[in-house]
Amino acid sequence: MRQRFGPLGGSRVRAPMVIDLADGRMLWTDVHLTGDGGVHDVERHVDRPGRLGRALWWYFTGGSRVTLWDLACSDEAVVVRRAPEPGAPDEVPVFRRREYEDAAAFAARPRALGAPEERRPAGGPGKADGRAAGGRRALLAPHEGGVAPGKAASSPGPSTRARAWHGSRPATSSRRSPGGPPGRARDGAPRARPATAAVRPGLTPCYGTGRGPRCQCGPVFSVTMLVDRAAADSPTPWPAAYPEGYAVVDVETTGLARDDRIVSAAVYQLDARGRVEDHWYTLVNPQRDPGPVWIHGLTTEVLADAPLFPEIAGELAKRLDGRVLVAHNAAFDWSMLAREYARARATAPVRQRLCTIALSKELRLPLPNHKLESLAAHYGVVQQRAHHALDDARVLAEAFRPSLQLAAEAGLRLPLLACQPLTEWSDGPTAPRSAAVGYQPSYRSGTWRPSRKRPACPYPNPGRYKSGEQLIQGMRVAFSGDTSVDRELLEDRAVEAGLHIATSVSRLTSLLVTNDPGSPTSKTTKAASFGTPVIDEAAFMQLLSHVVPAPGGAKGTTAGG
DNA sequence: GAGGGCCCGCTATTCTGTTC
DNA sequence: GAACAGAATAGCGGGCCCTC
Repeated sequence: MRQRFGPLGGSRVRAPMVIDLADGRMLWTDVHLTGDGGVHDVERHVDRPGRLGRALWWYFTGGSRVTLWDLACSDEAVVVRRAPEPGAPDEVPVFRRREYEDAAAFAARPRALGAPEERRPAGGPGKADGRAAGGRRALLAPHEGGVAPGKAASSPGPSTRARAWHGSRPATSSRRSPGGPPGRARDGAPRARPATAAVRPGLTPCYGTGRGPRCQCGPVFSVTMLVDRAAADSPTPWPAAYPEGYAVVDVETTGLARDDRIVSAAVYQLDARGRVEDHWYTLVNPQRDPGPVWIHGLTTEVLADAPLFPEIAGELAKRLDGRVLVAHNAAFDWSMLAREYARARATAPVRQRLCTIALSKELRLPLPNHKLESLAAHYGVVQQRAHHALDDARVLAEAFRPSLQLAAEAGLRLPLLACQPLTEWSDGPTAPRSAAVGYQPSYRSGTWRPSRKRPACPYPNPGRYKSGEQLIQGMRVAFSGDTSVDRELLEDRAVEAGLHIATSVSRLTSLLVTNDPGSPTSKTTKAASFGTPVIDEAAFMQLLSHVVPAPGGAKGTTAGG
């Protein structure tokens, strides 16, 4: 593929690529970076094609179409609110791509006119291109090098640029990506394509030029395009019941137990269709040993100056508010967040969560296992630093988007689970006991935890709970989903009252306790099919205070004995 | 290691068919 | 109808997955 485009001519991008259309994978790309003879100089710019190729790989294999905007925003972007005028003391905000920031997230920042990394005088190369914007808001997306205004004067006409854009994409394709083939929408209609402001008034003109901070060579290329809003609004019918936004979350912790703490957290905010809107990352001082440093790499020294969780709870809450929490094995991340918020005497504004493992199972993805790395590999998403919260969240966000698209196309009901804030919990390991049968050591030497193995219930099963009546000793009770009282505390109280805790639901189960009876878990599904009575946690807590003694007493004993 | 959900294998129970 | 054997079904719980 070779492209030539720009508002004023002269400028150009040549991006040869080898793309496997059947698999939707970009196999190879190179960028012609020099503007002095048309000779590839890969060696000199070896880091640039590699980085660009990696960004394109993520974006392309993630189910999205590679746009010129993605090319342009690969590393740096400049935003001007109006076209620079000669002599005007304008300055332009410069956005630089951050470490671990994907192309889509980076592209979103200058669009949203967020805080730039730098402000630069607007008198450099690019003013001529700026004038071409005709006084409209424009986005400049410079790469290394710039374009001389003189060259820019010999611009090809709009129709030429339109043809160049056509040439950037296959006319027809057998590629099956979640978003459909790159050249056409799923309904067969040609996808909207960017054009210059002169051709497509009403669209936001985006053009690029400039000189990158590391540039050592002469003028190279600039990129011109428009925000392809029509393409962004995919024609795929979208289920009305789907959430309006998602927060892809990953936390690193000091361990897995109830008393373990968060040491870092990352959030990628996605819109209704899974497109990245923003992202955020922070370290957290756990006020204790950092736990498995060999996993997350965060030492006591690194975390010493990090904020405490209560100090970041508000910002994190803003990132989560009104969105469905998405995580890989979401129960883990949510339980850690819920406990941290409970310790901080606050509540996480999360009402629902979505586990990407459950979603993968719903989609029947052909994965060897359900680890994050397998899901990432399935979509061709490259992990840079496994167990770095920001990179894990990015990887998951990239992998979640095509999964969401597949689910939408299939009209799948998303496996959403209700999130219950924690109001009562036990913190800290159980007091040390002797290493008797039933107690097992944790991975940290010196602490002991009680086994969850409980003795058999001494009372026979009196049958199912009847609505409006009381619980009877021996009834088999199963729990499903979040409870505001720590699950283990709840189960302990049930056992003390003479109830039997069942780990699964069968026809003999007396009662299912869940705060989310509509959730698609196996227990609620089985309870529905068996006609098992279902009550919520609050009702159960009330019933628990008046459990009727078993009619015949304990098994193997005489009544009253 | 903890913990919730899920899967699968073992065991118990029920059903069916056969024989007396 | 009783007794038995074999097949079918149901229930339970151990172990696995996945996160740090």
